[in-house]
Amino acid sequence: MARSKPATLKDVAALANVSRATAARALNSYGYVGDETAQKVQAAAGKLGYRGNRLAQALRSGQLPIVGCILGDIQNPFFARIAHDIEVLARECGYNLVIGSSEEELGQEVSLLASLRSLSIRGFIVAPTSADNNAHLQGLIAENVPLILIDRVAEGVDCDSVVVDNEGGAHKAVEYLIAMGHRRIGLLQDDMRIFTSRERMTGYRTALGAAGIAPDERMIAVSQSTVEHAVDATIRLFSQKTPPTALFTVDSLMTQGALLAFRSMGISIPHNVSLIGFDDFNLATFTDPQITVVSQPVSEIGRAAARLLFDRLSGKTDAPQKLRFETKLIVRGSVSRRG
Amino acid sequence: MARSKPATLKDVAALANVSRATAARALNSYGYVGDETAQKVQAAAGKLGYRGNRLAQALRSGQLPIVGCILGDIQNPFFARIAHDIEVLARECGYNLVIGSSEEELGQEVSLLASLRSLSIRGFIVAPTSADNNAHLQGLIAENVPLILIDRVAEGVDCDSVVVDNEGGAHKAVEYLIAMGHRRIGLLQDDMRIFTSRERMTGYRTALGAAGIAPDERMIAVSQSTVEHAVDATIRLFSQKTPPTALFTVDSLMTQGALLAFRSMGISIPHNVSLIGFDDFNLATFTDPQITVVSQPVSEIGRAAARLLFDRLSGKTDAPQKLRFETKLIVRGSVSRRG
DNA sequence: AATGCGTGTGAGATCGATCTCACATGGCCT
DNA sequence: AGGCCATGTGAGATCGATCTCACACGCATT
Repeated sequence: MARSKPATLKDVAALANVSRATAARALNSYGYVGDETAQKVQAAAGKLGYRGNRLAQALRSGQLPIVGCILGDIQNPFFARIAHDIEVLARECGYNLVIGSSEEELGQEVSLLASLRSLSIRGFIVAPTSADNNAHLQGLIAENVPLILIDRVAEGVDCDSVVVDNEGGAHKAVEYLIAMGHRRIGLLQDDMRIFTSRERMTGYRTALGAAGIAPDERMIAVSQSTVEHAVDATIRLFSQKTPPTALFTVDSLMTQGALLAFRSMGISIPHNVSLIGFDDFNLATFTDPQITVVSQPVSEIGRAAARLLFDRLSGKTDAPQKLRFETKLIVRGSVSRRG
Repeated sequence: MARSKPATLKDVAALANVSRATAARALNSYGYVGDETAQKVQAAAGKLGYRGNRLAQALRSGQLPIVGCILGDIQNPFFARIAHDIEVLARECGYNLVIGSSEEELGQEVSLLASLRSLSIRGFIVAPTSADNNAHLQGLIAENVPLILIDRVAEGVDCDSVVVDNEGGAHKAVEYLIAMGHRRIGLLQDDMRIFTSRERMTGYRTALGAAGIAPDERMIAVSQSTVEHAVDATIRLFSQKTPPTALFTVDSLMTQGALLAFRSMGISIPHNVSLIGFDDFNLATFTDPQITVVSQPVSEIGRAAARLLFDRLSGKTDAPQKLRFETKLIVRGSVSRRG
């Protein structure tokens, strides 16, 4: 029973005894079509299970109803949530979603983008790996391809973006640690190419500065954003003669790494060390004590980005919107008063 | 400087003073082309930044180098991991990945599949929502579109699949609980339409049967696979006059829900209740005590599925392969001896 | 001289849907 | 009767890449 090839408009037209043009008119309801003819065409289409070839339509119109989404890593629950929300909205708008992981490699991001562009994809949502190096993104803007940046912005790329108040969040966290009597506050951070990493670092520095605490490079560890790397970095940080008394981690994977490292080193929270992580995560309330975090409105980000994108796709041409959501310090039990 | 339209083959041909046919030959290196001509064409293509329109190529060849992936929910870390692994392999093979969430709704799955099919997508990896209702999948097979089922198989759909030993895993878990002296063993399970849910339920039943324990419907709670629903279901289950002394949960989101429910009810693990979850998850080793789980080789599943798919895409036509990975009981501290 | 082959190139068809244009009707008005 | 509009339909062009076919040239063979 299997039709080896899906039915084409030509098949429908033939079955209905009309021309392709008429069939198209009947199916897409535009122009003049006789009632009776329209009926015939509809019937024929139904009988053949005609679906239309989106590829051909896309070639003709120059636009494929697919949006591209390039994120750091779908395994990070933060990005997974965002991807999910984007997909839901895309589906509602009749679009599909192509997802690519940059793995935080600029080269990967560039080639992925090139590959998706050659598909005539209509719009992109990107979490750029690099804050500086972004000719490829500027290229999109120059050719008027809708682009929304999320989680991070990129210098010289003038387009819609959705980020959170990283600096403020980090500032609040460190400020809180200082208020609790900590002076040697460690920072476990991500690669400095990454926008969020920079901003969170800035918040850390300004909070220290405001309290008159001199920055100390020995308090800062850099690691890739994976649990494993974070474990190593934490161990290094806390193997010093005078280790930090508190630690601020810049994302949830790193927070997990820190937790594992502390356990393996026999360091107990909050007695031996205090901990605040950026980005709330499922695990944070399951540990004992629960982890104090800076939370960001994850459920808003993807939806906001998708909405911005679909506004652009439907022709909006306002000045780029730069959304920035607030972050919130959620105090739980991982910070203790000191001295 | 922005070229508003990307360069086409015609542009390249014009600049190189040759016909489109010759330009195509030079760029794709087939047929006869003069050395000098080839050079000219390459140069022209370089100067124009010619990329080729994958849409047009796809229309011509009938095949778009994109694979479609329909999963339950990317937010579930299990699926996120799989999606990630598939994307990596796809990229290596020059494919992109379209992701859709079925949200465990058959209707959603069907319409998503239809929408992707009209893109002439070359192959699909699907975690089918329903074990029975799968005319849409049979349709793919009938039209020879490569399809790989993961995590779940579907009746009457004869194609490659990658699943784990759900029944065996569940059996081992429940057997262990019985060996530890438990007789009233609760089951927190997913919708019965779902293949894994059925198999895990079967393992639960056979283990009880082998120990001569009569099945008791009051020990079984059904919930959707979200943390919130699982909380409610657990509370219901443990609000009975004679609640279970142990609980087996069929996936990691439900295990999390159970943990939250127990906490809110003041039920302590493993003293008041023992717990085993199916699917290992990041949280499991962070709780106190750590959670005993049945683990599945998550990192294998996506890769295996992708490999099977690309084998099919490169023309392999063997009999369908049905891969089934082993599951393993990882004993931690959430089960106590009873009686 | 006639045939053949190896090499190189271009014209045009094709994939499927859509859109413009031209061409039919028929009815209505002046 | 002549003209005009509203309605309905089809032929053909278009999107961009690729592939088949035909053709042309030069050199070698009979």
